[in-house]
Amino acid sequence: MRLTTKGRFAVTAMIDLGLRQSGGPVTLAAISQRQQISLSYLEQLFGKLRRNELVESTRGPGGGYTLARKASEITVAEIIVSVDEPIDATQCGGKENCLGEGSRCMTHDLWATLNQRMVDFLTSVTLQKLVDDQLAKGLQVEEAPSLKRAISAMPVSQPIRINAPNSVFALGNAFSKV
Amino acid sequence: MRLTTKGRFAVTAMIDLGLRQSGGPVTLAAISQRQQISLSYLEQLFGKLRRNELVESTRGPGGGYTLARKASEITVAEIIVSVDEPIDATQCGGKENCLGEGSRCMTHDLWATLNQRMVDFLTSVTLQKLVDDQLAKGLQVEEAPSLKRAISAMPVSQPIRINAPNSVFALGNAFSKV
DNA sequence: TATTTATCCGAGTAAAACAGTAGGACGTTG
DNA sequence: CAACGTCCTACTGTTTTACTCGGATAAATA
Repeated sequence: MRLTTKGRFAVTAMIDLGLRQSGGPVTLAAISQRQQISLSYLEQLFGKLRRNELVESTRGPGGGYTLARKASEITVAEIIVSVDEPIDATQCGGKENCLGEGSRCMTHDLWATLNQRMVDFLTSVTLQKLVDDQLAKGLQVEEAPSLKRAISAMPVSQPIRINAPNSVFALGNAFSKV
Repeated sequence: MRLTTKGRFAVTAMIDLGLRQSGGPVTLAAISQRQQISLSYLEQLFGKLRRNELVESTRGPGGGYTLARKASEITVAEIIVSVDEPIDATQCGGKENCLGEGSRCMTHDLWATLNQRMVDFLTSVTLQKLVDDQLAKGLQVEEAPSLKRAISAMPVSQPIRINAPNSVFALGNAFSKV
């Protein structure tokens, strides 16, 4: 169980998805802007999340990602293991840094136990809980219109610059330096 | 709290020290051979352990390291923090990856809690416990004579090759590739 | 005092992991 | 068919990790 910003980003993005998927598939472009995570990087992460069957994708216009299961049935441990390929904290398994042949290295049990504690804790936290925490903190899930509706509701005097992707729902200086 | 092989090496070396310090200061060269950790690397680690007042050093012949406190008063958490400078698992503290100014990032509490659990666990494990575990496993702490006594007890027909440092207490192919 | 022992210290370095980019292919919708 | 949005591979710059090297300093012994 490795803990890097990759895992943090994945959990953050999944919370964002959990908060907004009621309105249909959520695009990575939208998550990218709200959470200040680069689109390409999100694509990598969601590729892994999809292959681990935590999310489902819909391609084409109006597409995006939805949770593959109820948020209450997705644990933080699953999300992290999906993106940070599972490397346990012991990293010996009898191979390296061990004294004898039959004998485990001196700290094997220590790291194995620590690893199990971490997994237990992260398994006990569901995505639903994190989503609820955000709602409890008074987070405003703004009515996120689909691009289709956004376009039809847009005044004609304010043209959409299609080839400037990050300008449509701009939230300040996105991508300045994540 | 970062978990790398550096922290594992430090804990392993401290167990070795705890097992043998009853016979006086233990040299890093001896630990290096028993635990298959390079001497230079051990010097770095013990420099930090000393500055964090977990061990004390004696220079010169017959010197080496001893524990600065009783093994029962040294925790694994202290050892790890000493060598892997303390970086908490949250790594945001309101700085990065946070949405608003006043609001914490969405996963802050999650990582802070996980970090605390890890610290709690590693604080609950003392060096004495790990030493006892090794003794319980039937580890043989061979009577490790000081170099001085070793020399005077050595038969004259078996000269000591002083400039071949790893040959005196050789335990096989040390330093093959750690 | 010279030699040996051993800690002390800083700089340097190869390799891996991390974090992110780039560029395009593929499927869907209107 | 054009726009959208996922999908996929490969590449790149930076940081961290896990060391090594060369020497300085201090203590004990001959």
